[in-house]
Amino acid sequence: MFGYAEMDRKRNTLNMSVFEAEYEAAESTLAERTYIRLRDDIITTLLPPGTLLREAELMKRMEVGRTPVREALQRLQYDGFVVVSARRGTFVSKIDINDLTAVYEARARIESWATRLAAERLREFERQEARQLIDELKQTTGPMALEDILALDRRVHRFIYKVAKNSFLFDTLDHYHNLSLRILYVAMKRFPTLVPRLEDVLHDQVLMLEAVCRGDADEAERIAMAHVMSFESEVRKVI
Amino acid sequence: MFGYAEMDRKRNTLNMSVFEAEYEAAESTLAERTYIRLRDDIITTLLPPGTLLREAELMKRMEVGRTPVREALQRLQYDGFVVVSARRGTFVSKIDINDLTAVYEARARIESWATRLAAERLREFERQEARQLIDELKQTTGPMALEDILALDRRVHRFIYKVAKNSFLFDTLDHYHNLSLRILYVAMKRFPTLVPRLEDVLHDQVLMLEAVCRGDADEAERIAMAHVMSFESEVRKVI
DNA sequence: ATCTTCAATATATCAGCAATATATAACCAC
DNA sequence: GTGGTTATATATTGCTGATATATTGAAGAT
Repeated sequence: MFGYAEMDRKRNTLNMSVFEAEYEAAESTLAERTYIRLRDDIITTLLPPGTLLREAELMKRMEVGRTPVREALQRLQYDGFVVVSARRGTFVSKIDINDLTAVYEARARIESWATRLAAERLREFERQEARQLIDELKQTTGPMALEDILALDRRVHRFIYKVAKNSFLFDTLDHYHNLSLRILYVAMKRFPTLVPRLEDVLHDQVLMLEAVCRGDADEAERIAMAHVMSFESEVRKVI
Repeated sequence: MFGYAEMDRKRNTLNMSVFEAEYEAAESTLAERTYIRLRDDIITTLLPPGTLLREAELMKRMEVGRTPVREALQRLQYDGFVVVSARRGTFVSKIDINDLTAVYEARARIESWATRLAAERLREFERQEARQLIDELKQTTGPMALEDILALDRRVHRFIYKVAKNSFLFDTLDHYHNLSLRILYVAMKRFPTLVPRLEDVLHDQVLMLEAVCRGDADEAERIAMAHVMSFESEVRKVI
């Protein structure tokens, strides 16, 4: 039904560096590893929306038993990445224009607020971390690889979530980040010219981090909102 | 280690009406039913923070096999209601003053925004539903039972979440609602005099729903923020 | 007092069976 | 022959009980 050999080839060329800095703990259990692996494959559309995920196939492919596979699939269900239909099958969830609107609307609002909190709550040692991120962002000139763009973007967002100092908000925003990342991948698959534009978007983040550094909450919030929404409008053009 | 007989007695006297209007689908699987049952017991502090939850005990008590119990516990872990320590034990999570601050801070901000959306997006048939809720709220005079207060409160919030017309936001807010509900129960357990004051808080909602009905987004947002924060300050007094 | 060993106890995983939804084929009425 | 209905086969997840493995805390040796 779908070629695993081809998938493995793709995985190797992509090398998955986008996700290598997973904050998730030790990945100690098989179930956890299986979850992260499947989730990343879904986000990057290696497993496109609508794909049928058979427990038996995944067991063979991932070389684990049924329990880890089942627990991974269930967790993906709660995340909204798969839909489990009892005794019918488990499918990668579809995404439509409404999801695009809803996810980015929520994420823009919540994340911009979190950025305001970050500007208000930044401590000295975090300021140094921010400066380092700013330097890295400024050094990125010329065309970048997709995974580098997204890895850097993710690091900046995670930094903001952390500095906002609200662990529940962190989880909420990280989840919305993953949701919007998949939408972005789906859009890029259909329209590869999207990628270069994302580079420009990265430079917004310099301004945002600088605003956070000088404690300018209003400006930081404004830029964060614009940043998320610019992703949304880029995606909307091609969907 | 902990008395199940006593728990069953308490359950009967409470009769659990707070949660009888669960929006969760048919509760078709054993795992789903087990999850909801455990979650409600944790929220209402029938299973207090720190309680050790043994798979084997829960299997006997709930009269289900290992899989439903495990799946329920895992889902509770993702919700933040239990902490699973591999091969050590599963515990109902503790809550401290930081959780109180973080949960209510996030919920107040996100929910007040959702209330703004509700005011902007209310349709005619929903306006009628709102009017009916307002009537019910106005009819509640005199001392009320705890579960009636919370059931009504929950209906109002769910109504707002629904009218905001963003399914991701709905899930996020429903989760925060459950988190703050447990904090409230923990506080009430230590300080039962909290209950009567909650009644007054209910009447804020009449003003909020009326603001939503006339499309006054600013006022609706303001009241929603004050409503959630008033719960927070009542709880903070006793913790 | 400190380190080591070991038994107890808990979850993590596995393999097999049960239940059910779906598709397919057989059948019947017309 | 054709349309519709029912029986049956198949594929898939749901669930169970047994086994594997890791963690912990205490007993015992040093």
